[in-house]
Amino acid sequence: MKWDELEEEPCSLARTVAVIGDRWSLLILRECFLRTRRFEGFQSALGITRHLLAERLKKLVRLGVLRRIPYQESPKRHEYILTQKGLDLYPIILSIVHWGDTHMVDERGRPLLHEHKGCGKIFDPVLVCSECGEPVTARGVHVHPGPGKRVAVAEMPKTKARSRAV
Amino acid sequence: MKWDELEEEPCSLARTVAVIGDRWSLLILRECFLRTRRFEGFQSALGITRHLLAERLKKLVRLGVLRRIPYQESPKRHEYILTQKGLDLYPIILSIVHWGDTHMVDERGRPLLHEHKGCGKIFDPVLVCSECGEPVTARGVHVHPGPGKRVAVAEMPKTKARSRAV
DNA sequence: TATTGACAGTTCAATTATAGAACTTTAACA
DNA sequence: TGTTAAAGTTCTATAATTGAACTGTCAATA
Repeated sequence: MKWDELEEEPCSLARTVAVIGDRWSLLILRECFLRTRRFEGFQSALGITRHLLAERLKKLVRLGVLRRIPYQESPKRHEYILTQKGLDLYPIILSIVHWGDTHMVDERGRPLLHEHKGCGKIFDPVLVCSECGEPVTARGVHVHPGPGKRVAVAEMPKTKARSRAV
Repeated sequence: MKWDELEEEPCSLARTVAVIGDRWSLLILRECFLRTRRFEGFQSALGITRHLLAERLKKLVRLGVLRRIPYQESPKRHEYILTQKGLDLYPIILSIVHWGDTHMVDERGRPLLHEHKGCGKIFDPVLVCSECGEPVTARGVHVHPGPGKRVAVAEMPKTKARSRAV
C-alpha cells in the first residue's frame, strides 16, 4: 500500500496515519506545540535532515495542519504555525506523551510535567465519553458500521478484500 | 537519527513514536483492538506484505505491546494478543480515530460509530484533566521540566544540542 | 569593499526500508 | 496422492531516508 492509498481507506485511523504515521511528523508537531515556528528551529531541535524537514513541512502545509506565513520581506522568510486542524491534534499528542510517561520512562522519571492552567494542578490526561463523562476503555466500547463504511465487496478494489475499520 | 536512538530520547513522545511511529504499527494495533489475533488475519485485513508483518509483530512483542501465545500444537501455531501495555494504547487510537472523523471524512461520513457500553450512547472521546475534570486544550496547558528531563549540555551527546521535550 | 554569517532551502550519492512475489514447513483433509 | 491452510522466510526491485555539501538573499562587520 502506498501513502496516498492510505488516505483513501474507509478508516479514520488509516487516514490519520497518512498524516502523522511516519517517523518525523509527530516530532515536528511536538515542536510546533512547543512554539517552534522556523525552519532552523525545527532542524536544530530535532536533528532531522534539512531535506526531509522541507519535505515534511510541505506535506503538513498541503494537508492543512500547518500554515506557512511570511514574517519578513527581503529576504522573504516564512514561518510555520498550527492551523485549527493542527491544534486539534493536541489530544493525540497528549495521549501519546501520557502513554510514554506510563510505559517508557527510565529511572529518572518524566521528562515533562503538564500543568492545567484551569485548575493550576499537574495533571494526567483522561479520555472520557462525551455523553456521560465516564472514562473510556477498550473493553467499554462497541463499534458499529457508520455511513462512511465500505459495505459490500462490489465496492471494493479487485485485489484484496478489506472489511474492517476503526 | 536511528529508530533505537529515538527510544533513548528524554521525551515521552519520541519514545512512543519509536513504538508506533511507522506506517504499519498503528494499523496492526487497530486490528488487535478489533480482535484480530492471527498472522493470516492481519495480513488479509491490512494488505501488508508478509515480510513486514512478521517483522512488526516481532517488534511489538519485543516491546511488550503484544504477547505471542500458542493456540495449538502440531503444527505449532501462535496468536498475538494485547498486553496491558498494549491495551493502554487505546486512548491514542481513539484520539486518532476522532481526529480522522473530524478532519478526514468524505461526503459519506464516518466509517465507524462508537458506542459507550456504560451509557449506551454513540459518543466522541473527550480529553479531560485528571484533577478537575475539565476538557484540556493546547492553550490551556503549561509544561514544566520534570525529573527525567535532560538538563545540561554536559549530559548531551557531543554532536547536537537538543533541549526540549514534550 | 570584501568577508562573514544567518536563514531557508535544494541537490546528489550512499544507505536503509518497503513492496511484491515466490518458496518452505507441518499437518489436516478429500 | 494431491490440495489446502497457517505462519512464516527468502529474494529482487523500488522507494524513502540519511549525510553532506551547495545555493541564494540579505545584514552586519572588518
